[in-house]
Amino acid sequence: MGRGKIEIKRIENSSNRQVTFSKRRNGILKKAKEISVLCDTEVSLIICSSSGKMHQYCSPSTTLVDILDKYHKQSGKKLWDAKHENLSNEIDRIKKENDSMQIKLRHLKGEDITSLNHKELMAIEDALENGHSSFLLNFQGKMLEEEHRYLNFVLGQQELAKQQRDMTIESNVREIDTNHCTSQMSFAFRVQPIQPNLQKRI
Amino acid sequence: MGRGKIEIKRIENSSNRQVTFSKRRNGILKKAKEISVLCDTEVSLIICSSSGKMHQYCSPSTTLVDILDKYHKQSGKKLWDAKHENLSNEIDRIKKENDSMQIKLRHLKGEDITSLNHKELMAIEDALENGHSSFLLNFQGKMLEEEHRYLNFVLGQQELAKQQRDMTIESNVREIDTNHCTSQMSFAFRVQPIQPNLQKRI
DNA sequence: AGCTATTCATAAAG
DNA sequence: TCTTTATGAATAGCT
Repeated sequence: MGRGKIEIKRIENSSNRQVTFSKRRNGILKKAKEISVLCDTEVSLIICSSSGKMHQYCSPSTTLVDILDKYHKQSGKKLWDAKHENLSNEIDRIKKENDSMQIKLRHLKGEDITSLNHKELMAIEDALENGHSSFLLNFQGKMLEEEHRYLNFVLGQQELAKQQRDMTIESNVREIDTNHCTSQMSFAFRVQPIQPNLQKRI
Repeated sequence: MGRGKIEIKRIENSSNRQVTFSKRRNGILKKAKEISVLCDTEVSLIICSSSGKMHQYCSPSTTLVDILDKYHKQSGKKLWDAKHENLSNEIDRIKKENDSMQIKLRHLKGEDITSLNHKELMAIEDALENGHSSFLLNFQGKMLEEEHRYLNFVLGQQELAKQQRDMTIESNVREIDTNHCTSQMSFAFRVQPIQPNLQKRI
């Protein structure tokens, strides 16, 4: 069609190619619109020129995503699914993990155990008891730590008070600050002998 | 082009529409191939017929995914990213849920509790104790049920044995089967008075 | 599914 | 680039 027949192969003359591209691009876009209207079909057309510009037609009443989605379902081909599928798989995996944890939690609450066998029941009982012992142990440790910190603080206060008394008395001595620092730093060591006795308090 | 000009609007006659679709579809696919060859461009064309079939052309030397990817980058528009993003969000949501459950489970195991405050610690202690009581209660119920079933079975066996004895003795009586059935059906009721005593055994 | 009169698209030129 | 124009291609209506 035109002033002569042409062979369908790459047009080597770049400006001719550009002109033909422009004309044919308009032509095909028009055709795409026409078929979508005439035949009530969904059409998606994407054309990338070699210079990098992109031209797109998508029939009204739909979106490119919809068409791609349909295409995807119909053809069963993977499109962007490499990414997509990975995400879906991850979701499935996490959901399973989630469910199993939910079940464990319910079991530890003593719920939903009627369908379990003896071994499973014993496992839960053990878990509850271990959890409790462990909890108490850690709790104890925590309390000890806190008490330790508190005692350190109290001793520190006492030390400070004492030093301030000393300072008032020997206010002419220059190296007070140095003393003060050293004594503060050694609180942790001084308090340690008290620890073993604290265990009885929990 | 054709035996008369046509208006570009939906062809109401369905078979005409189908024929036109078929012809124009071939035409546009041919055009797509031609422009991609002549002008050395990447073209993607997807056509969905109203009957649901799909037809696609994608220039060689590339794939639909590539073109979509390019389109996506060029246009800056979200295509499948909407879905993609939804999936990602869901993953995030589930992961958070997951983490929080993991933490709860660890706490119930008595782990990682050092950073908790007093109130939180008490909550865990309560959960453990409630879980245990609840567990014992349900466990007890389950055991009772099983024992109940077992006793029913034993009584059933006894009843059966007794009846078979009766049957041997009064083998001339015709209505044995009827007796047998009624007595089997009443096992559940007969056994009930025993239940309250079972509670002491757990 | 083929045919053909007709309209359309477009290659080449201006 | 835009317009013109001659020509081949596409296709509407028919069979």
